[in-house]
Amino acid sequence: MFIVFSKHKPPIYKKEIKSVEDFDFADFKKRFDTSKYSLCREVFQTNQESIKIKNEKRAVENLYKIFNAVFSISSKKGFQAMTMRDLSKEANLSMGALYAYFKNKEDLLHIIQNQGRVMVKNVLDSFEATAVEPLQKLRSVIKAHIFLSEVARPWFFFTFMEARNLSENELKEVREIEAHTEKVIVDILELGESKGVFKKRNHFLTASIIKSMQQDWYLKRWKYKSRQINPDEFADYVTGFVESFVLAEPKKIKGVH
Amino acid sequence: MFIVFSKHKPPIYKKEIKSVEDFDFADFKKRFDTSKYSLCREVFQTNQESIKIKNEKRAVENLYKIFNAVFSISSKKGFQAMTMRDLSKEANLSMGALYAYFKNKEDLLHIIQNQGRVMVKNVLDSFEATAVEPLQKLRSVIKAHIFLSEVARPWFFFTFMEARNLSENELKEVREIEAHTEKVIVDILELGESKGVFKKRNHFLTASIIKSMQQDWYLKRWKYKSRQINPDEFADYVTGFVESFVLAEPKKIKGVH
DNA sequence: AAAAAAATCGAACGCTCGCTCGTTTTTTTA
DNA sequence: TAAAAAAACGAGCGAGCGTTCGATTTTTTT
Repeated sequence: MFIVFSKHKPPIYKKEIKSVEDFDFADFKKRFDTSKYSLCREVFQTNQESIKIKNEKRAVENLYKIFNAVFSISSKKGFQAMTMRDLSKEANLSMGALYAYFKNKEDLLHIIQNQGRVMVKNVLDSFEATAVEPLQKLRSVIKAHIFLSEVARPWFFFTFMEARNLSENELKEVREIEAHTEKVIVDILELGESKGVFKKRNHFLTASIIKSMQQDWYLKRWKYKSRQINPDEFADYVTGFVESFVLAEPKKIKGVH
Repeated sequence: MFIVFSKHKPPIYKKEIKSVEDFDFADFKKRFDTSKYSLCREVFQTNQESIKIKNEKRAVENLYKIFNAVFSISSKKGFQAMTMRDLSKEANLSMGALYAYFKNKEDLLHIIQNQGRVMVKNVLDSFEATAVEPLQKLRSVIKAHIFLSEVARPWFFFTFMEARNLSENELKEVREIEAHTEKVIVDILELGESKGVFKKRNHFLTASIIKSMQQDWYLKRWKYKSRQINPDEFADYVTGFVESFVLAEPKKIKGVH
């Protein structure tokens, strides 16, 4: 359920993936530590000075319970409307115990938001670097984003919906990382255009549209689930859609369904 | 700023638009009553029995102040986090005066949500019916949705972000209208496929992707504004993007940039 | 197994919330 | 312009909020 890309220990390639350019959802999960506790362990290590619990195993388990409870409650009513009594009940921890893991309600919000941002940036940057050719780079980034939002969907959903509650400083960071991921796509499109692989387009608009598709996957997940669309199908459809627009030659390309 | 499509009085075509199939943002604004008070007048007429103010002009003006205040505050911190004191200050009305316009805070939310839904359904259905050919139908619906979300952006943003706070019954209505607008697109795509104008595709996924692009326009408006993209440019880009994917022949179509 | 340390508990506190209602101001009526 | 009706006012109410902290339980150490 969770993904981690620690700054303490660099990411571990658990198995060699079939091909650098062409990976599916199963490959993606193999490539990263997707243990449900790994993101919580990250949080524990990052916020060790403010968390009052010494025992790592215990702390990580409770953080997991707390975050899951936060995601569950605030997906229904929003973070602001969630009371600490709601959270205490859902996480099976007393009020006092909760406050051993964060300073206050606002702090809890920031911890989750920050961890979410760090994770997204690290994973996407890593995937952009794997491919060399523009088309493969584009596919890598699109797929990585979709697959990542699949394994860490609650984090993505929460980060998007609760961004409003952030301070001006943190909002700036959110906008920066958004601009960053958009720039990654724009750069790929420009590279492709200069190589004659992609058409001359408004790359900013193309990148925006690509991002909006990826976003839909975690914002309207119930819709895709009810139609039984899996991450691979969706990713292939999106890449096919995008390629029909950006590719210089309209002839069929291998791997496009 | 607001659009109305009254159920009391049918929509008035204020001027003939150039062509039924090919309209731009200016045409769209001419076609509907976009007076900033019109949606508020709708609300007044719909909720006349619960609103304690008799004078229509006065009521409509205050409803406008109230809704604008709600949009302004809750776009920053969310509806739940908005206090009635916040609202009273921003709308320049006392606590007591506010409660002459709605029964309670929850009621205020429902009034806005319901009006937003009615407006969207009426406008989109009307635009789907204007064109005959699949390609023109598709363009009409895409443009109408984008242009509508442009003139009534606060309503769209609010409706999306605060949908979580709705009751199970109302959530069902939200899902129904979402499925409805998606079905409008799917039907067009199927019609086009049967006529040989469009390629054989997964129409559900195509419709979803189209909706996600439209959604991005009002969810991430600041991004497009900072790049000085106007509604016509965006709508043309989206239709071009979609057409490159769905059109049976890859040859250039007039009107696509 | 006793002592020390760590973790958890939940009643209680001060504060702010949504909302009411007797009063005042503004507008309409005659 | 005086009386009546409509609208707006805002201090005050009880409920429920986030947060604290001394007491209690659990775990670790010796």
